[in-house]
Parts: sequence; structure tokens; C-alpha cells
Amino acid sequence: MGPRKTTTRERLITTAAELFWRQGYAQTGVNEIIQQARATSGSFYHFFPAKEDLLMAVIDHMSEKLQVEVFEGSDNTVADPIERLFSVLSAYRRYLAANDFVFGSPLASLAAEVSENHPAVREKLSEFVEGWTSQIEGLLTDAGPRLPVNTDRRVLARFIVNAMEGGVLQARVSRSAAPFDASVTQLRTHFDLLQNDVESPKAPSLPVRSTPRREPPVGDWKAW
Amino acid sequence: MGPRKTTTRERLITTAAELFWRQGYAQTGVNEIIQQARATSGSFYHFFPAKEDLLMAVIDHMSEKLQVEVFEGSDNTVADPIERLFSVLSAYRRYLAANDFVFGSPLASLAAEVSENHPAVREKLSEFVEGWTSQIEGLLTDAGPRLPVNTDRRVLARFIVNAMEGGVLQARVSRSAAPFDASVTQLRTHFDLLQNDVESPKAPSLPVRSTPRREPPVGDWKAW
DNA sequence: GTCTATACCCTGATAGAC
DNA sequence: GTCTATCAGGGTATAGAC
Repeated sequence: MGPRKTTTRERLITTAAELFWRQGYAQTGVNEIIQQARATSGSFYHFFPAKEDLLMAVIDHMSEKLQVEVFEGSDNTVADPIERLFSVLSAYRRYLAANDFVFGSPLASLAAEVSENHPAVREKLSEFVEGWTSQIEGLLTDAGPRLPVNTDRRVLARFIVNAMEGGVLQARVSRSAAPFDASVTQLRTHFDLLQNDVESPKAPSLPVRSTPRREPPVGDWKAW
Repeated sequence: MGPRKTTTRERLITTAAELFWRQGYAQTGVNEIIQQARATSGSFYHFFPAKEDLLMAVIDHMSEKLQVEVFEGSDNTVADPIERLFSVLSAYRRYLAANDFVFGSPLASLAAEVSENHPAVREKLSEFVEGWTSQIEGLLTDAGPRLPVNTDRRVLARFIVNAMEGGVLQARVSRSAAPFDASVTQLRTHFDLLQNDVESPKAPSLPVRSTPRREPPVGDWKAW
């Protein structure tokens, strides 16, 4: 492959990605995308039969970009899996802070806006989140005996993703990085405690709580 | 105050609240709201000069409803502050599960969709989140010596809110309660560990980590 | 406060020449 | 593949009688 100029299709996708991210899907008109991408209506509908088809392409584009800039853009010289995890979180923060957190999570916004109205979009976003969760779960598995044996790696991975995504959302709404940083700080504490628990595994057998813990029946909605 | 029928204004707000929650703000047309509320265009614009004014009223309505159904709808016979917290989380789960989690967080969706385009809306949503965070922080403060002395109650409260809101979002996208429940389960573990830490506070002074912890400079974006 | 009718604009999408 | 011109429809919002 020789040197290659940006194609119209690529420009449509990248500019749409940015506009959707900033303003949302519904708020962004096709005309606006066309203008800003220096394209025409004819080109647009040549590549994308409908606006939703562009949306699907945008999600693919964003997924790939996030994968590259955050996961692979983190300090992958870090050998320790847990420190590697925090390196990823740090890369995510850098990515978001580059826009002062105002754009929020690139895909979570779309999830909230269009997941109900466009089933295919919801499906794609779901796969993306699962992918990230699995990657984090992989790091936790690599941590091996560093974490207590009874730690459910998948639950912990989901927990981390939730705390981060929630943090981004609140950061955007409150126009402050504090909510995001609270998640990272407390996650660090969480891991410190988990690792202490490995060292002295007898302690947690005497909980202070008054009521017994109830394990939620996962997948069973209406219960509890 | 005697018995009172529902006013047109109220019907407009409640039906709009549900429609915004389900479909998003932009996807919901004024006509749709008017029809479903059995009102007319004239009434609508009599009460609300513009669609955005209705949105503001809807947010107020949702905030109040959430406060009543979740916080006050939780089991407030529970005296222990920490168990009280988990009672609130349980009430929140009940509230969401009543719609099979498909609607997501009533206000977070709006936050993601319209926060950038409507500054006044963003401000109102920010205040709402702060209110909830403060209420949770209050419970944590009430827990007093049950938590380690060096625990920043505000950071922990933010962390909890983040984990819950993130969980709701992923639950909606993945059409499964599992992500939400993962947050609750792991938060329970987190509190167990924190309380163990109170009992044997010497243990955490020997962390396994290889690199020193970095406290993030809150409010200072571009750093780290 | 509520009704009907309607203005006016911007939307996504199409047609057909080049 | 790209262009211009244009369509049909739904969007928010208004006017004015009752």
C-alpha cells in the first residue's frame, strides 16, 4: 500500500464520530456532517444508505480508536498485571482529559441515547463493552494469587468498568474531573485491601456487619 | 387540600418523563407528548414556552420521584448506616427492575444526551447528582469509626454513585442485570474489607504493590 | 385554559446528469 | 464516485377564536 489520501468515506466517518460524540446522534444533522466533511449529499448516500448505517460505521471506528489509544496506548512495559490495569485507567484519563472531559465516554453517550431505538446499535455497543470487560478480566486472571482465591474475576472486571464509565458520566455533567478521579482513587484502595486480604486471609471471617450477605441471583430481575 | 384531579400540566410532565426516559429527548416529538397526554398544542405552549422548558420540569419531577421511591422507599427501619446504604441500593435495583432495566437511569440518559446542548439542563442534573452524593456521604459519615479514619467519605460516596450509575448503563446496553449486580456485590466486598481494615489497621502498611501510589491532583485535568 | 388550524423550517432521503 | 437540485414529511412553534 502506497501513500494514501483520506477518502471521502473516511472523512464522513471521522467527522461524524466527533459530532456524535459532542452533540449526540439525533442532534447531528446529515447536512452538518456533509458540510464539515467537505462532501456532498450524493457521496453520503452512495456510501451509507441511511444515517443509521453511518452510525454503525462510526461505532466500529470509535471502538478501534479506543482500543489503540487506551489499551495499547497505555504503558505496556509494565509487567505487573494490576499495575498494568491502572496504567490503562491512566491512559483512559489522558484520552478524556484531552477534551477536558466535556465529551464524555465516546460510546456510553450513544448507548444511552440510541440503544432502545436501534437494536442493531445496542447489540454492537454491548459487544464492545463485553470486549473491554474481558480484557480487564484477563489482567485480573493474570494477577493470579495476588488476589484472594474467592475473588470472582468477572464480577470485579465489571465493577471496574462500571466505576470508570460512571465516573466519566458524572465528570461530564459536573464539569469536573473529581468524580472520575474518585473512582480511580477508590479502586486503588480496593486493590490494596484485596491484596492485604491475601496476606492475612483469616481476618475477613469476622465481619462487623449485622445482617448476612445476600448474593444476588444474577439474571433474575425481579427478585430481591 | 381536597381531592384533586390530574391537571393537564401534570399529565404533560409525567407522560413526557416516561417518553424521554424510554426514547430520549430528541427522539420524542412534541406531538407525541401532546397526543399521549390527551392535551392539545395550545395547552402545551400555554404552560411551556418551548420544549426545553418542559424538559426542565421533567427533570424536577424525576428528581422528586427518585428521592421518594428510592431513598425514602428503602427500608428506613434499618439503623446501621452501612446497611442503610445497601438498603437504598436495593431499592434502586427494585425501581429499575420494575422495567427490566430497559429504561436505564432516568437522569443519566438525559445527561448523556443533552448536557452539552443545554447548559441550564446540565446544571440542574449536576445539582441532582451532587444531592445524591451528599446523602450517601451522610450515611458514610454516620458510620463513624466503622470505616477507617483515613477514608475520604466524599470520594467513597462518589465512587459508589459512579459504580451504580455505570452499572445501570451497562445493564441497559447488555440487556442483563448482571453488570448492575456486579457493582453491588463488589461494593459489599469493599465494605467488608474496609471494616476489616478497622479491626486490624496495621496490615495495610505493607502493600504488595511495586510502585508508589499517586494521589491524583483533583481538578487538575491535564496532569498525570 | 383549551381548542383548531396552520406557518415555516429543517430533516433525511432521492433523481439523474456528469 | 461525485455533483446539484429537489422532494415529501415531520419538527417546533404561533395565531386567534372560544
